[in-house]
Amino acid sequence: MPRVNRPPSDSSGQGAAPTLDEVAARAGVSRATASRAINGGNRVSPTALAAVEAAVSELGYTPNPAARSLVTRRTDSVALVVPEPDERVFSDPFFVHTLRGVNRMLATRDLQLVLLLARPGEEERRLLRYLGSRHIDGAIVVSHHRNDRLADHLAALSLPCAFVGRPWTSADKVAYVDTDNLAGGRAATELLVERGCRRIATIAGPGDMAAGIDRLEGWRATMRTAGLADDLVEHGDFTEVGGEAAARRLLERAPDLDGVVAASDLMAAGALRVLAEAGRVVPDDVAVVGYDDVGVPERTSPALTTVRNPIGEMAEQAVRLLLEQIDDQRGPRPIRVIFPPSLVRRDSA
Amino acid sequence: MPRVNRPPSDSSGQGAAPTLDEVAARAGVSRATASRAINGGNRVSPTALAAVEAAVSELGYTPNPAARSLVTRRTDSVALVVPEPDERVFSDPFFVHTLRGVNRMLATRDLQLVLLLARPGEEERRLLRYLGSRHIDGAIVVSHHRNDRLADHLAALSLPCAFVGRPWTSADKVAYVDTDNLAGGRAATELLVERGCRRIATIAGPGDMAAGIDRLEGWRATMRTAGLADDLVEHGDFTEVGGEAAARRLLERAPDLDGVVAASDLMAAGALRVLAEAGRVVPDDVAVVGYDDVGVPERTSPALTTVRNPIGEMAEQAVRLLLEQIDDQRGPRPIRVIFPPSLVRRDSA
DNA sequence: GCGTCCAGTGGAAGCGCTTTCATTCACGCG
DNA sequence: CGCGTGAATGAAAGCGCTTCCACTGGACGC
Repeated sequence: MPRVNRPPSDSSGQGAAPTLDEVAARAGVSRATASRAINGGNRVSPTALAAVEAAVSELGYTPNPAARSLVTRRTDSVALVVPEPDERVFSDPFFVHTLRGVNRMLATRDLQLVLLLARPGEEERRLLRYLGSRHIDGAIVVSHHRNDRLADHLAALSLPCAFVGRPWTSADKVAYVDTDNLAGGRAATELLVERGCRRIATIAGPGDMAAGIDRLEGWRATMRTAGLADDLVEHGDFTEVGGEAAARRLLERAPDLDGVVAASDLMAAGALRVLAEAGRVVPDDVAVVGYDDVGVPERTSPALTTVRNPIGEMAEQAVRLLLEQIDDQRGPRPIRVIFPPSLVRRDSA
Repeated sequence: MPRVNRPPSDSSGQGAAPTLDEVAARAGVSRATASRAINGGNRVSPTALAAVEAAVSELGYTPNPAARSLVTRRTDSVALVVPEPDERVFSDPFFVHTLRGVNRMLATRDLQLVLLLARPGEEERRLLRYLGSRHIDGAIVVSHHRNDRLADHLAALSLPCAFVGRPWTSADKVAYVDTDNLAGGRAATELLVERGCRRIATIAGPGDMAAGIDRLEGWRATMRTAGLADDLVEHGDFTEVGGEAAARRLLERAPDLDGVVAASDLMAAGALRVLAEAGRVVPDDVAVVGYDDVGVPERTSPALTTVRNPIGEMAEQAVRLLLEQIDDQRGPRPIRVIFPPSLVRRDSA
């Protein structure tokens, strides 16, 4: 049982917050003028503007967001929807950097970020109810799986939204940013082929995420083109532990493998470790390529050659797409922005 | 350059959302009765209640949160403040589980979670401005460092809040939950002492976080009591990589060490790996104890003996403390709840 | 010199809701 | 039968803000 310790309440109420009326009175103008002065100062004389500004700072005035949003019909906050609140999401550098990018971008426009974690099921209903209720101006959705119908619902709601990563359904109805995972998978694999690898395996992502599937497809296409066997596939869950396990299975299946294309840096890091344990020298015995290039690759040994996703830019762009839809109130539009991945060569391949 | 693809807008505006007036009209009652029916149904006849409920579901009515909060002076959303938006925060299982616990707890009360990431500096001003502006009903703060004055500011704002982890300053003015890290550090160390270890090192947390310092102090106190040298201290940053580095330094400084107390499971996991590389057998050559017991310990090899923090309960309790303060509007009160840690024995010690 | 224009301003409406207050009505009791 | 009681209800008063609209007065064109 926890110890509880409860001193007497102080109850030093700060008094009521100042209202626009008080600001106007103090500045010697009408409430209308004060309002205009505060919102950009259009159609306000320099004198009045200065007076209002002075009053605002003297009173420590902050507009009441509820009152404002009641009339403007905007809430100045957007939701970040994460339909999958495992630790996995948070330990995934990809997600973390997306979150930070989104947050940074929103901050520049003084928008707030409402975090919506929801497992499928009952929570999803709650989520949809919330999204439908004018609580927020729009939504950014990340890390969605095959079986979630979020995109359908959002499209039906006609709520401005932007997906990070191509949605499974309604991809033609909602806006999204993505990278060309097919091209990325191809680039990684081609690097190994050109390097002379012949027995190239892949540690693919989960089969229910678009990114995983596309990268795998890129690998497969390249292997076929090069006339190589495309049987060496093991799936991981994008984590380091998953990568280790997959690498072990691969080594067992094909002791002669000389290349590994991993669908995430974390999985590649796991593979590096397993390869080292098995006494293989990277990249001489086995060349390894990761995916994402955020945080992880510099810290592995050897440093990981990887496919770079411009995560920051993607997050920024997603926010931009969202804001565009919010601003033109012609409603949601299925704009789409695909970023090209790029190969970053380090030491593992 | 990204490819951009912009089909023509569909512009299928859903029309205006229904208002309480329409619900009332349809149900054949006054707006006042409709409102009462929706908010708990007190003082409303069963007939009227049923009529309103029917109207609500036929119309798909959702109350406008802005209008509601304008009059109730509540926003039904609370902020989760993270003054340190490194990847570190997110990759730390402690933080992730706190987030999930808080989220779950808030969901039961239909409260929304506004995520506020803020690095010290300019962003902190923005943060404080936001917190001061009736945007949210209260705040939960996690992972605060020595030099951030958040607690002071929040206390001054007299905004209901609850810290997860004892704040550095104003600890007597704000509510917080914490675990007894001193006791935890002691318990971990005592276990090793009783086991017969004599050359016990510690991988401490960062020197600017209360949890890190207290756990170190617990280790130190126990070492002294046992008449053992307390010189074997290396600091890590709570991450696996940090733990590896610290473990290497320790092995170099004291090749004869036979016990390691780590201030986090992640760091302990790093240490396990380094020890294995160095050919030490855990727990026979070196016994290792971690800290937190969330997610990590079962996956290491050998399974990690650790000090368990009741993270879920702490998060719950933090929310409870917060809600208590929000509900009694006597204002913030410095309630404090300290959870006892407990030892979880597995295989590493 | 007169009409025109426009920047600057304030009055007032109203966003959608909760809540007070007065009113109504049915009921039970002395 | 009169009256107090209490449950159910609706009218109306805002909550704090933005914005439409009407108005003013000075600058300006003719």
